[in-house]
Amino acid sequence: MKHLQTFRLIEAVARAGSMRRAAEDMNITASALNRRVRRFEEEFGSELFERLPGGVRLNPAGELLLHHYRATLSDLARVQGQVADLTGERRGHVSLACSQALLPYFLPEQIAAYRAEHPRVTFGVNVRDRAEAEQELASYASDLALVFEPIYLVDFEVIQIVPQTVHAVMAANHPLAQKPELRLRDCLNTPHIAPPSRYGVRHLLDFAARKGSRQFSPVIESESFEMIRHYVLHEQMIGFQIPIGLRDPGDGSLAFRPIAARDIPAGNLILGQRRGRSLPVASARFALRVAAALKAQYGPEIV
Amino acid sequence: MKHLQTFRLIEAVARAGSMRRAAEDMNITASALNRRVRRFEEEFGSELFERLPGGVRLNPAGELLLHHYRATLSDLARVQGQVADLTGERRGHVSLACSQALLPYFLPEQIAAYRAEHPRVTFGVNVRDRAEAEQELASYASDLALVFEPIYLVDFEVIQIVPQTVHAVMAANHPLAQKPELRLRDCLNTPHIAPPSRYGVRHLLDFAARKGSRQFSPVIESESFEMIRHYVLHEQMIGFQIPIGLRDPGDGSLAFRPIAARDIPAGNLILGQRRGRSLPVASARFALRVAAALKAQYGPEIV
DNA sequence: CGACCCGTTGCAAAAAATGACACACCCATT
DNA sequence: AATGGGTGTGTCATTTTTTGCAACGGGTCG
Repeated sequence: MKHLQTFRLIEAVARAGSMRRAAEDMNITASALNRRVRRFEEEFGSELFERLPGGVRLNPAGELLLHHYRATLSDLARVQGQVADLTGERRGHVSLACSQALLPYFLPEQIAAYRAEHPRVTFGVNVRDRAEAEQELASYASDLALVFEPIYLVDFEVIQIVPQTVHAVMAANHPLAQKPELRLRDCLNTPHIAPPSRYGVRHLLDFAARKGSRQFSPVIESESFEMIRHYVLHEQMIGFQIPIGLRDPGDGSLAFRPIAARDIPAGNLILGQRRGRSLPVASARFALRVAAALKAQYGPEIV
Repeated sequence: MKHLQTFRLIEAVARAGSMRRAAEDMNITASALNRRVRRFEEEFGSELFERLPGGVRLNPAGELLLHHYRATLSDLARVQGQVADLTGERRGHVSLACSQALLPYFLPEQIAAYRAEHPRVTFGVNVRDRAEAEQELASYASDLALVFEPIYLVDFEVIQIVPQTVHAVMAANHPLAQKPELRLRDCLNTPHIAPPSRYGVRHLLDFAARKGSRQFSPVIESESFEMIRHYVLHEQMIGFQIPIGLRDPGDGSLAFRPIAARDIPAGNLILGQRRGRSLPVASARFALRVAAALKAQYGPEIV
């Protein structure tokens, strides 16, 4: 949308921290960029940047304006979605931030099913930890977030919430695979591999261990759940994951067992959006679908 | 704001129903206007108007876009207000739609008091009946509405609500002025003057009369509460008004008496805004002040 | 001090928007 | 059937706006 060009430039300047660099990014000269910014500031009635030796930085007024721009952009996208809807085109774009556990099975299935119905809808999937995901929503960088055990929950509007019991993941021949359910002490007494503490699963493990005056000390710490899942096949070790990220590979190599709820309470997997925002049509419908799928597969009550 | 010029033009076309007329209104030629509209439609990806012989009319896409424009405009005004706030200027504009009863005493006092603190804030006061007031909010024509007995209440967010008992207004020498409280039948059996049925007071009177199998039939019907208040001094007749619009003139000429609550239940005077909208700073603060004043003067609980 | 990067400004060239006019169309009078 | 007034929309010269280039002044760092 051409009429927002000035805003795009302002955002670029804010991001680059320098007019000349931003000018290069946007493929115009620094003088043209500078004049546009100055002219807008004059019209707007207030400067948007602090001019420092060495560059510029947004001032509070600039922050507010940029926020307005993002909100406008998001609303415009919603309108365009609605218009596409009534011309029957059904195009659109869905962007979401999610935890890693959703990547192997759940999201691919959901997205594929949705795209089978609406082939012209495109997707952007960003993997984020729990804190980042909420940041994404706040800045309108993502329409939806699907995260395990989010932290802040301000400006975060819950669409669907399902419980997820932490499971231990191990090779099928691991001794603990004999038991139908593991106790926390089983896990702590055997070598384990886990993600860093900014992830929800680890957070629950740490918390539970502290409660039992024990300490959770993984031999290997990795951000990648895929790495964890594969590593337990190479060394007698247990990893951790939530059910939505687990499925039997079919070759009998992997086993996973729930950890007793009295040791580690079930965590929450939450689908949410920015509070008070009205989503583009495509995102809203996708959210409905995902919410229904979550409820059907993992909902607290059996239907 | 220059970047919204195209939207302004589109709105003008929608209002005028014709490109040529809109062009004249906006002081440009029809060809220039037409090209801007067409270019925007192309960029937007959809036509905004139905082209009819004899003019144009907004299509659904156009309606949606115009709504986006108004929302954007309102959000921008809010941002400018906040910016003015942090530069300490404290400027702004408050627009409100209200019932007539607020005009003689309540609003002038409130506005004057607010302006004493913030002289650079300007006001727009639009007198509207209950249906129109909500329409004003929906179209962003007013920030606030202060109406007696609003009707629809969809997209209407209540900020403060206070009860108002219908009062009879009459000359001090009217026989009924002897009684401390009037019954509905007293009113129906004496000549009366009242506003048309789209006003809240009349609505309550009609409703109460029907419930008692009587009919409310005013000798004079007038939209102007001021007219009603003055007329009862010239002929032995009773008028109706709510307390917030009544104050003893001091010369002992006028009397007002409540009508028994068992005959006519108290109606609601409601201060509200458009649902989900974040108001400009000045409007939000004024709303707070008005809400507090309403509660203090007419709140259900005595403090 | 000189090299470098910063935002900003004057001026001419390029690009975009505009106004005036013409055209095709529809509809109600004539 | 012709006509006149209304509509939206193209064309093209003209005006306005925006841009790129080069230069300037000021700050930091080696």
